[in-house]
Amino acid sequence: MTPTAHFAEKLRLAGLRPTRQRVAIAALLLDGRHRHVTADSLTEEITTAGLHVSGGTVYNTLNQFTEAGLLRRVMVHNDYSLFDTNTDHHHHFYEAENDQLVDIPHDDVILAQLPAAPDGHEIKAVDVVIHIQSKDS
Amino acid sequence: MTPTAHFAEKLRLAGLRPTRQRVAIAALLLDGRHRHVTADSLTEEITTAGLHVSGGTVYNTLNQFTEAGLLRRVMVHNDYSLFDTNTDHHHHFYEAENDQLVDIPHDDVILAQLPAAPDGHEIKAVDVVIHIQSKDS
DNA sequence: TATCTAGTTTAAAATCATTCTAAAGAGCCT
DNA sequence: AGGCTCTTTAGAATGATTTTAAACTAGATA
Repeated sequence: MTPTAHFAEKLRLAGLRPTRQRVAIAALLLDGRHRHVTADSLTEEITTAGLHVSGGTVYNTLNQFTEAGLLRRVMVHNDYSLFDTNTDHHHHFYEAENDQLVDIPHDDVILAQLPAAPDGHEIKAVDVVIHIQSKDS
Repeated sequence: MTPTAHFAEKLRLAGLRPTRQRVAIAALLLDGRHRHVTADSLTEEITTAGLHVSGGTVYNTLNQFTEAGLLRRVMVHNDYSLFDTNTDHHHHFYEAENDQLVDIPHDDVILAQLPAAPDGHEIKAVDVVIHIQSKDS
């Protein structure tokens, strides 16, 4: 199977029509490498790859991939959106000073007790963000 | 001590000059009631109280209060900033569908194990956000 | 393979929360 | 009261994200 066919299939399984742009972005983001991207950094990658995708489509694709569970949105500030190519259950360190995000393996955090969800609701996800700072600041 | 003097003193202790606007906002937000506000909802409250504070000052004040530890910023989405008048250590339920935020008492979450902060760093805060959804959606 | 249609992409304009600006105003110290 | 610095103000500017309307394309059908 060609790489393109592989990602096209992945998109189909996620319920997304495999357009040229989506396949190109999937090839960049969904190859198994774990990293954090923004609309801006992704656009840069696309350009570096010698391709072009309009700004609107970059945003749309990021949102659609997230909705489809191919990406995960990380919430640590509200200056711009951050996406994680690692959709496994895991947590994050966040250093505000350098806007630095670092993954924490799932098993390194043990939640011994959680409250029950409010009536009529169920828990969808538990996000733990550990805010850190340099010791000398 | 008059209410105004009380809040003026509170601001002074926090290192903020007690201006008319800051005292007015402190009287609205720092009276001990625990709730979540936005720049918009606060502006509404100010108007309802028969006062007027410019938009820029509302934003500045919210940021300064947060910096001073009088408020806490809650990160659950990046549409606009949310502030919590409860600065005690506690966590949150968040229902995206209705943009609903609910406090979780500190003791209802037990973190039995946390990873060590990366070299040269120390932990400043641990935020737990439990994303929930209606059972029938 | 030619055709059709709904879903997509595009560049550009629009939106909207937030920040910045420069001038007017107000704490607060002497 | 005088003066100096910090604040507030209205309005402009910023910047990420969304929307728009027209051009395009994936995929189904004949």
